[in-house]
Amino acid sequence: MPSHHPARSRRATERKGDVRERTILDTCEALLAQKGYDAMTVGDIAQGAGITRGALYFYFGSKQEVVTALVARTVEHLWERSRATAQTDEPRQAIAAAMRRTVELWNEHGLVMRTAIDLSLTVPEIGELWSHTADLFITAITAVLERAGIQAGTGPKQASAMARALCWMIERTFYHASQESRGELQKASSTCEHIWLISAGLVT
Amino acid sequence: MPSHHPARSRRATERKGDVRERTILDTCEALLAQKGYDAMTVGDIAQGAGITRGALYFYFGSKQEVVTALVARTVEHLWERSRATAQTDEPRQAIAAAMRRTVELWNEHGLVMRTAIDLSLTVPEIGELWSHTADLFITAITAVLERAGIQAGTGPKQASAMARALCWMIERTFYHASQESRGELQKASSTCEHIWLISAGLVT
DNA sequence: CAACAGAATCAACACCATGTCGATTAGACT
DNA sequence: AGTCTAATCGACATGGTGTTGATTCTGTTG
Repeated sequence: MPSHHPARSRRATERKGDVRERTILDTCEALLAQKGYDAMTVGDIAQGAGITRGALYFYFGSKQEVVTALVARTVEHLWERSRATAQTDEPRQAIAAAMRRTVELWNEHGLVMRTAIDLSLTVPEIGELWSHTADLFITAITAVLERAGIQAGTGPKQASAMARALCWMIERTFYHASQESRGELQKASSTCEHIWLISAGLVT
Repeated sequence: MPSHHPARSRRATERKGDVRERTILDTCEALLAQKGYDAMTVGDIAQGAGITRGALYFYFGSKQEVVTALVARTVEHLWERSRATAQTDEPRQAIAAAMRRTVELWNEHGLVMRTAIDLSLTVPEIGELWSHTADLFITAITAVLERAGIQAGTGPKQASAMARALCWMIERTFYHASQESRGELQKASSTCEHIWLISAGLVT
């Protein structure tokens, strides 16, 4: 048993192949936009990255692993930006800021986010990543709702459950809008913000 | 060019193979619950239906076509029930009734509905079916909102756009809840109903 | 009832994408 | 120069899909 194909253990400081790895992910992202997940073949990715399939399997164990890594890369970026966002105390401002940031995220990474959502059922790894991301959003929305006077708690009409529903509303609405155009994304944002404000009791 | 394999032209009054066709769809539904779409192979379906793969391809042109037919069958059932529902003028009652019906639908057909949603991107046929279904819901929600005093129109804060967002909220929330349990479905329903009521201005 | 048509079924095949393996080259560090 | 490991390739095995031509079953009609 030669210690062959670790496929996940090449760890050092800026190896030559780290560039390749990034190239592969970039190619994958491009192809995803072009042909979609199903139509995209491992051969396509390899070819796009300028290597053979065999070489690609040195870096990633499977097609799913490639896409998972791509999602992970994007999602990590989300988290960073999420942490870096200034926190406001005034709920109205907090909501406006959150929606503005969400529009940006979907503008920049709509494709990968849609892919992540699509695959979150069939690929457990991606499901994990996305559900964690959703939790971040839900927690943030919950906090805003509570600060706006919505009763805390997990009951069906309390902050936590409402935040969850609002999160899914935003996810799905943006998901569809980002397939259309930037304009749709902007409109979707306005609508979601409006419903969020109403739900928080900040608008009659 | 022998006129072979029309695969969609066996039309007469209750042929022998119509039973087979139904058996195939039933098997497909069962397998879908058991192993999921990806893991489910055409061979599995055929075997479950008591025929060989070759025979199955006489009825359906592809795996996707089988699932599409299954979705179509379920969705048609939805439409029927949708038509048969009594229309109330009082918005509060209308909302309550709609949510009750939605819970029933997801209890009965949650699996196929989830599958439809998952495949609506990759299989255009299914996307068509589901988007039509969503339109029915959106139209209904819009009507209720307008009757409750929300301004009609397609602007971001007017009835139509709000109805769309609410529809996606319900879809996604039920989608997740129906993966868990009936109890979750009930809680989800309460939350969605609450937000819908608030958005309609029927609750402060 | 015989014979014919079309419905229904099958076994075998070709194709294609995936993932695996052993062998080979390229790079970096003594 | 030598050697160890990262990186790459080509060839193979596997498994699922969809196709085809032959074959059986079933009902209808002269």
